[in-house]
Amino acid sequence: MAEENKSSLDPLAALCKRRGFIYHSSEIYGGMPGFWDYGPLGCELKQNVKQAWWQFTVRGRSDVAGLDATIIMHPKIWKASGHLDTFADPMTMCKECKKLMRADQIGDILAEQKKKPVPHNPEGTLSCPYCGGEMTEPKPFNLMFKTVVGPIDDPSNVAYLRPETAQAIFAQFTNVLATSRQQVPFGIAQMGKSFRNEVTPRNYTFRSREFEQMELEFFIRPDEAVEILHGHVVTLADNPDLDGPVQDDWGWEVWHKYWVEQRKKFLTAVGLPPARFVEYWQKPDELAHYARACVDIEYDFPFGRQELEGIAARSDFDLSQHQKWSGESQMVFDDPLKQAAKKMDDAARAAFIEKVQKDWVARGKDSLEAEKFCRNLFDGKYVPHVIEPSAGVDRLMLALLCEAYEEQKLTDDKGKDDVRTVLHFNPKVAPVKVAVFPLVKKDEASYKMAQDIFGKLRKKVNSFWDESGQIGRRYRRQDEAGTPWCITVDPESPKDGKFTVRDRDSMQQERLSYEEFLAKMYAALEF
RNA sequence: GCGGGCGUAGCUCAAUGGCAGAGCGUCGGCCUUCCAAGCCGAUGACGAGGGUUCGAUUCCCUUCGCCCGCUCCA
Repeated sequence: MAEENKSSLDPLAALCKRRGFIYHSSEIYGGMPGFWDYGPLGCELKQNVKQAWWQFTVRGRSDVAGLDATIIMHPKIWKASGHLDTFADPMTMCKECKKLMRADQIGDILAEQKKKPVPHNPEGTLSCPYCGGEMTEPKPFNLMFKTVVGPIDDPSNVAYLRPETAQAIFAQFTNVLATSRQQVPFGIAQMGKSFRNEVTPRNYTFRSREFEQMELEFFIRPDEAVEILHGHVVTLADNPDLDGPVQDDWGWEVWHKYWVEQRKKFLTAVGLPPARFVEYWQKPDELAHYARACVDIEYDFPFGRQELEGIAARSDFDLSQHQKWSGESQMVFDDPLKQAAKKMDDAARAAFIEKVQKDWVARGKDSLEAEKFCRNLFDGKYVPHVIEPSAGVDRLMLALLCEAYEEQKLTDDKGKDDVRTVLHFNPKVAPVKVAVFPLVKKDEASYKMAQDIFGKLRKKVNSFWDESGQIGRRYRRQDEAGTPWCITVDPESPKDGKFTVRDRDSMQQERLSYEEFLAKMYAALEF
């Protein structure tokens, strides 16, 4: 019974604290629920995860540019994005069974239960869909943190801490477009802190109130523009090659799937085996109204299968919203598109418009808007659509920690049982890459050689020096930190120029020269 | 907010109505030392407040915090 109330994360959480990965925020004052600090090893891990993402998403590609925007932005951004309205959920609680729920979802819950429409009490309050009890007055619960900008604490000065990094990308879209020498299709990536006043933070760092995101907004042409340019639009039915270079005639569906595959490649590269995560394609009725498709990549955490990142096809919703609220055009000019449209005669244009209108009306959109949209396309102008891969740094870190954690039962030469706690991080994200030990402190030549090696290595990668305690103990310390390699320099080393390299996972040892070790290490660290 | 579990050292855990103990860790030192168990020393805790009592870490009350569930979706 007591076991069931324990978190399955407890052993990992204890290690994280003991070794300096994760601490509770403000611990000496009793902590703050939903806020976590990363200690010496944790911040290295975090840096590595972010660096890996940045390399994979931005620097390793020629079609993505970076951005680092502020956390506090003009409050209208959140009006335009919908966060101010949709993030303010009216919460209500049943006075009988104490269930907490969103007032606006009671109807849905009843519908799911196939019950009659929302029964109202005589006083006009709602009844609990579970037990029929009286509900408390719905209270607005805004998930955004409010603050005041400037010296006067006045409602007109209210601003919000961003609940996602994505909106800054949309808000700076035209600036990046003008200065990055990129053309659609291209992406803008950003990493940074976001804040959500979660009702109940839970599951260690999984749902935090302050967390860090890695988001990419990849802007693409609307399918109609691709059609004009290429006379066709490649869809998933065409079996496009998603591993090769990107193609100009891909439609949004293909781009979306392409990014799903890219994200999976990234997760695999930083050490999550594909077998350990699942792709969940949201069903049409689960999609947000602006989304055309959304895939969640979920990981089997010890506390259940949970979302690690999401890849959404958001159409032109965000940029259009900002265009509407700011009054600034968010359209791009696409010269190849204009040139292609020039070749269409009036009949072809009329037929094209008619086709688009039919399609739009079928999707519940306005026919006149469709025509306006087409006329703009003929001028080479449109609001780009967007594919949004959005990942949580802290969630990925937690998944990597869960995945890496192992308590190995070993039996030594003398037949004694021993438990080895080891973090099997992929070397690319391991906080410490290599530890250097002098086997014997008193042997001057080898001690000096160990110091020289350490001095050289620390200029290249995060390295650790340890000369205290017995050698086996030093190895085990590094196992708990997840250090992939330990170098032990012994009295023989100055003579043959080689040292012992001990592998974390296999515990195998081999004698290598400095150059041989460097080659081995770099091979493992490269993306 | 409600229900359940739980608060003893950095971590894991003891004991007790009468000076709070161990292992690991950390720090210093010794040992010619390749897989945590060689030696010496140091470090350090009863979440907070109140009550009962000669005396409370232990019993009672209050409070604070953590964990699990109800909501959240990076």
